[in-house]
Amino acid sequence: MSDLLERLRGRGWRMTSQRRVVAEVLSGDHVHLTADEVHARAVERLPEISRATVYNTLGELVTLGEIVEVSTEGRAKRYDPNAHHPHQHLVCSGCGTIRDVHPVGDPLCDLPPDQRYGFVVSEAEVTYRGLCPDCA
Amino acid sequence: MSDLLERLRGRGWRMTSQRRVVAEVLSGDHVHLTADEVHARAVERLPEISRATVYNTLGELVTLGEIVEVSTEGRAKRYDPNAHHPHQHLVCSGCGTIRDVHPVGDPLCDLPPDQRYGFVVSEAEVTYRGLCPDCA
DNA sequence: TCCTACGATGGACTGAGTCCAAGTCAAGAA
DNA sequence: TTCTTGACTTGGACTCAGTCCATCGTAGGA
Repeated sequence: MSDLLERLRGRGWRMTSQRRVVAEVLSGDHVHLTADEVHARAVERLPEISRATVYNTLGELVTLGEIVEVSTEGRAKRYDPNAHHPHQHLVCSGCGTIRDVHPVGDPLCDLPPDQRYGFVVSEAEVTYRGLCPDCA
Repeated sequence: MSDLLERLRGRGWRMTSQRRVVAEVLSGDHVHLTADEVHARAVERLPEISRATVYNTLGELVTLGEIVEVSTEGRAKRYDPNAHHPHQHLVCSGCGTIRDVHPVGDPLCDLPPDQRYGFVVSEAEVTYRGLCPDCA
């Protein structure tokens, strides 16, 4: 994720301590935090950071394609930094745990032309649901 | 959808005018209304019906498996009465139109055992995205 | 070092959804 | 038919996630 900071600088981003902290919080695999969770972790490193800044930064990162929004069961959106490696999600119906998974094949191919209703279909998002080992 | 009322009565539901109206609003194919839209349409038929009742009734219908929640881009959940015929959704990234679609094959089969991390996977929800004929 | 436009702040605001105490009424009993 | 009662409805207050905006601060170029 440290190369993220490089990429952002390359895109003309002014590098502030707030943006650095948000980018640091969003590092690692299988990280799927809500905006408030990102804020809570950011506050540990930079106590003055505001919620609005976290929302702004997350929104900008989504626009740049550096992270993706994951809409799950709960009310709050989650943010997935693993945007450069296409993947799907496996969600536990019990505790809400999310794992990144890589199914075989391309789900787009499963939608026959007569089921496309004239749409230009560009993307298929798959959410697998079940129970994790702890909840099962 | 009128047999829905029968099924609900069979389950011991007290049949009130409010519940009847909510069930009537949620009839037909390709209906994907938000709670507020359901409320707006219900008010046309029963001006005194409250938002709380609409939320309660929708929640109960979801619990009974008579309708399903569809979480889309927007903030508000949508409700899909087509719960007894398994299907997936095709969403227009432009205008938000939703169509029910029936892909071939079972997406559950595309998730190999080594990608299940010990989960008992029971369900796969696929959202296809693209542009509808009007937006393309 | 100075400037300034970009970014941060925090408080008010919105929209979706939940909660709750009080009132209403569907449907079974008499 | 009327009575009874507990399930259902109501509306207003509340919560939670997210947005907006006027003002202040500062990164980084001159």
